[in-house]
Amino acid sequence: MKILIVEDEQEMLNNMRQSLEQELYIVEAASNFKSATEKIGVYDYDCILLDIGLPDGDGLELLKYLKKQGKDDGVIIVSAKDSLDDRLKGLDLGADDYLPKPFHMAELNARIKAVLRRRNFDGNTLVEIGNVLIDTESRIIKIADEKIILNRKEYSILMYLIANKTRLVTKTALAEHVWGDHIDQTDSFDFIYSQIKNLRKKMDKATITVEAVYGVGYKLEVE
Amino acid sequence: MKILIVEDEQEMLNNMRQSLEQELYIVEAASNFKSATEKIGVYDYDCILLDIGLPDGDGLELLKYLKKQGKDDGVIIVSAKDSLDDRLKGLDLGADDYLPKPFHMAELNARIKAVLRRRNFDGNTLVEIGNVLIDTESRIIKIADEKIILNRKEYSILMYLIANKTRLVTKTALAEHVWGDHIDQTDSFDFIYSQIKNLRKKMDKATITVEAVYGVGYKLEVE
DNA sequence: CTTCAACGATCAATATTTTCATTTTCTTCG
DNA sequence: CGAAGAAAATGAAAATATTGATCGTTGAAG
Repeated sequence: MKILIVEDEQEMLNNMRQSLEQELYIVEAASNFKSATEKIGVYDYDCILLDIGLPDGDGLELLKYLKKQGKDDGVIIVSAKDSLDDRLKGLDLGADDYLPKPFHMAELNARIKAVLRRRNFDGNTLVEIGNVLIDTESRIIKIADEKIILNRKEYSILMYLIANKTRLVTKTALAEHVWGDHIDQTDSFDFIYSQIKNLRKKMDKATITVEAVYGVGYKLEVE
Repeated sequence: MKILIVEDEQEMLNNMRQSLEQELYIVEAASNFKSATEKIGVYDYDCILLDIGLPDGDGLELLKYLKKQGKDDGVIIVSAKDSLDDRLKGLDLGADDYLPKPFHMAELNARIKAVLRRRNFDGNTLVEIGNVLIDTESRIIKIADEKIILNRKEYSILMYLIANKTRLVTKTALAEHVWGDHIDQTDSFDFIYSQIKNLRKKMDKATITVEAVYGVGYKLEVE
């Protein structure tokens, strides 16, 4: 999960970054309008946290730009101004949520989760990718109409790869997300290889495949 | 929830134990200074009921020892002497409450509850996590607005996991905390598995799940 | 006092997850 | 291109976890 923080106050930025990295998001930051536009132009983010009051431009302009480009990154407006008017303007321009400062990090996390959930799974429990259909409620997976059963780890890996769709997932990120933060960095990644092998075997009829990226991690390939 | 009674009068001890076990606490006891120090050194308690007048040492010394060790168990001083001076001394040394003898068991229960609440859940009688709502007063659990009933062990396990939220709980710690000090290290953990299974079944509609960490223990997963 | 249901422990059969030894694949560099 | 070394894949074994069945206890209801 990749998040862009657009925020000019350094301290605020650091707080947010730290909190989000704790939650295992990949965090990038832009501290002004120009840098934000560049990043957005080049990368896709799952969620953009957008401060309205930037030194060199209006955050709302960025939002307009996003939509004009047809990007559909999630956007949460973070603003010191909490006038109803601003709020409405932001949501009108297609923001997903509006969070007035000051706020608790827990609140931010909750909003982000909500946005990610809405976007990744359209609010419903069915996820379809290639010929793979997943009911996230019952954890039932169908490949070409045939039901297959994944165990906990396999399911968790698959969902993480899907959440990051075409993006590259490092082995460290995968380990942290699926196994937790107690894993030893000096460990070998044998346990990942093993699970990936089983997952692949169960998914051999699928049009999506788990591809290794040598020296880095894995990546979902569609078709 | 685990409570240590430090008390030398056998009858008093039995009364307290019975009353507390009725309230579904895990109760352990020490009848002298030495035994109390040992227990405190080895285990963590949610609350310690400390009699001041011990045959082989001053209860207040125990309190000092606790603080020096950096332990933050809750402490309620139970004493026959009700001089203002003693009371102040005790609270000064970091006790959470002071209960003069004689007292009604109901009074003791109320004080314990207050201490536990203050320490574990910031004074809130309601604990909310994911779609799970717990009234620690009545031990009623609601999952997605549906009432469910947990028995003693299940409740105890859940609360311990929640108290440790995202942190990892080893099986030994869990056993020690929920079952008390009579567990044998050479034992299998079958009795834990059994309870975890039941707890999971009752919580299958919850957005929080109990995840096993291979070879170590369990961990609460939110969402 | 008896009966019955819930509780909690134990055991055995399965299933999952990790580990290990080995083989294969990939990248680099001469 | 071809060899060497690093990374990844594989198969099988070992370790651990899950589950369902069973059974003695306990406590509540009648």
